[in-house]
This record gives sequence, structure tokens and C-alpha cells, in this order.
Amino acid sequence: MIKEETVSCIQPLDGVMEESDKEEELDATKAKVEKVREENEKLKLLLSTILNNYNSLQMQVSEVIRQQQGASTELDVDHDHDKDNDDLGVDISLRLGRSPEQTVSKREEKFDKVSDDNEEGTRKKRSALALGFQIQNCEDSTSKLDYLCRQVKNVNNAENKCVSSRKDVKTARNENHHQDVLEEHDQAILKKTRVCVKAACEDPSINDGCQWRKYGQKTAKTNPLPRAYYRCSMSSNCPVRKQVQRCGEEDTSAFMTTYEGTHDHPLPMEATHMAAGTSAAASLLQSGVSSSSSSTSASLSYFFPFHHISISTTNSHPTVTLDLTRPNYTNQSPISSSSFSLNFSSSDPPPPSSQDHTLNFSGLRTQAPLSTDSLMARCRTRLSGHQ
DNA sequence: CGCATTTGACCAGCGC
DNA sequence: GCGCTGGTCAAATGCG
Repeated sequence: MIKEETVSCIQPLDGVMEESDKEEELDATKAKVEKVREENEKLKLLLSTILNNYNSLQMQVSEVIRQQQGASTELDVDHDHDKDNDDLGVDISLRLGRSPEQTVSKREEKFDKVSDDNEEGTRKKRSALALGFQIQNCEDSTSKLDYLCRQVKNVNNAENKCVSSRKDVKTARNENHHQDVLEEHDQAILKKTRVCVKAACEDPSINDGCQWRKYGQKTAKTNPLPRAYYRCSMSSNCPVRKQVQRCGEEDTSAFMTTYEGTHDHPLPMEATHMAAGTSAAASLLQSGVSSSSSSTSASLSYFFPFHHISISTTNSHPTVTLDLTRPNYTNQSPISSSSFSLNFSSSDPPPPSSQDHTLNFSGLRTQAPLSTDSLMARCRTRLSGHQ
């Protein structure tokens, strides 16, 4: 006791010293934290720039390769482009935030834009980003919607038969009845195309940059775990929906997020990564229904370098699944190493466990925190593989 | 109080 | 025609 009191008497003097030391230490730590934060910001910027440059380069390389490989396919287009049921050489292109009328008509313009470093151009591009996809006829971009409709009408008849929900019917009734039939078909196609993203993260909602409003939850028969239904709330009329469901009881850390539809509004930058991925996958699916898988695979390797890609669809629901739970960073070349398989099971029975298939895609952001270091490490891995 | 979420009811499609 | 199932609606409830 006495000893403790003595100590406590001595302590105040030391305490003053210690406190000032601590304050200094605290200040130093704060300064360090601030420094690290600034560094973090710089690294983020650097990473962003690197990724942009990388994507730009990747597109250019892919385009060159595609031009070399696609000569025969384009010849087919010249012969067959006005036959409804024949395969067409289709160009898969991302439509980022443009309405069909606004779509850039020339492919060259699109690639020029991608490599355009002009600040103004970049700003314009950013302001008009949205999740969407488009399939372009190489020869005639103005007839792309017509082609899109014919394509699905002829190849996947079931898809045209139904409007998938009551809401769709209501919407169709409420909206202007003088709408072009073509547009309705186009909308139906876009709505029916689904892109699943399987991601391993604690939070069921993938942080895809969009705002979602939950409108329902249901326990499906095939999976006892509840499935949540969301619709995009960034725009009052945005038709995009998504479903989120845990993959299974034994693997509750993985979520399957299914996107359906095309945003009718610009997306924030954070959403564009997801938009690009899902759009590309959807484009692939759409084109894969009728076009040759070789050109499709070449086009897809465009968007999913370094990743194993496997896609398939079923007769009832054309669905692409991006599996983020199995990342693959070990590939060495973006084009040659992206293994690709396309399996359409219109006649085959679906797999017992799931009707969907997997497509690895690591570019998406989940809410699982990623440190700048790990991001940079991933980036370096990719870039070193690219060299 | 306004907005988001929850949850039971309802509806349409599909298979038998 | 009937039942099952997935998807959506909308009133009730919760929350900031």
C-alpha cells in the first residue's frame, strides 16, 4: 500500500513528462496517418490511371487481333447479313450510358474515345455512363436494334413470348401506347437477359455503385435461404432489377447477385466497372445465341483478360454468371490465356445443382475491404502479366 | 415525418 | 384444370 502511494506521488511529475511525450507521439502518429492517407489517395489515383491506360491498351490490342482474325467472319456478314436465321458477324460493344439513338455509329469513334486523353472528352464520357449493352452489326449499325429483335425472335422464341412480370405488363400499359414495337422488343430482350455475379463477401449487397431499393424477399424452393429482390432507385423509371441470394448453406459467405435490365440513367464511376463487366457478359450471351463463338470469345477476352471464362445459358432464362469467388490472376497473357468455353444447353438438361454457370471476373468491387496495397499488388500482377 | 424494409397476398407461367 | 413456384405489390412496420 505504502509503496503504491509513494509511486502515485512520484507519478504526477513523470505523468507530465509522459503526457507531453504522448502528445508528441500522438501528433507524430497523426501526421503519419495523414501522410499515409495522402499516399493512399495518390496510389488510388495512380491505380486509376494505370487501369485506364491498361484498359485502353487492352482494347487496342484486342482490336488489332480481332481485325487479324475476323476477316473470314466479316466476309460471312457480307453474304448473309439480310437473312434472318443465318449467323451474323456481330460486333459486341459496350453501351455505357447512351440511349440507342445516341450510340456511336462508328466503331472507330468508340476506340478513339477510349484512347482520348482529352479532359473534356473524359468528362463527357463519365457523365454518360450506364449499364447497358449493345450488339452491333459490323456493316450497319443503324439496324442493330432490328437485328437484335430478329435475332432473339428467331433463335430464342420463348424469350419473346413473355413479358416477365406483371409489372412489365402494367408498365407497358401505362406507358405510351404508340411506342415502337421495335423498342418494346428491345426492352424485353434487355430485361430478359440476366447476369449473375457470384461474390464471396460478408455483405450480401455487392457495392456496385448503384442505389437499390428492396421490394421483396422470397424463399425459393430450390434454396432454403431467402432471396432478396431489389430495383434500381437511382431513377424513378429505371427498369433494372437485381436479386441477391446466398449460394448455399455450406457456403454462406458467397452471394449470387443477379442483374436484369438496362439502366436508363447515367451511372456513377464506381458503377461502371460492374456495368462494363455485366454488359460484356450480357453482350456475350446475346451474341453467343446466334453468332460464332470464336468471334465472341475474342471479343470477350477484351473485357476479361487473365480470367477463366465459362458461360452458358438455358432455354428459359439466358443467364451469365460471373464467379468472383475463384479469382485467377496467374495467367500470363490477356488474350491468349483467357480460356473460354461457351456452352448452350437449349437441348441439354441443366446441371442438377444450378442452371447457371460461371464466369470468373475479378474487376468487380465488393464491400469486402480491399487495401490500396492489395489493389496495387493485384494491379502489378496484372500488368506484369501483360508485359 | 419521410423513406426504406419487411412480409403476406396476389398473380402469371409452367408442368403434370 | 390444378397446384407449385417465382416474382411483384402494397400495407405495415422500423428507423433516422
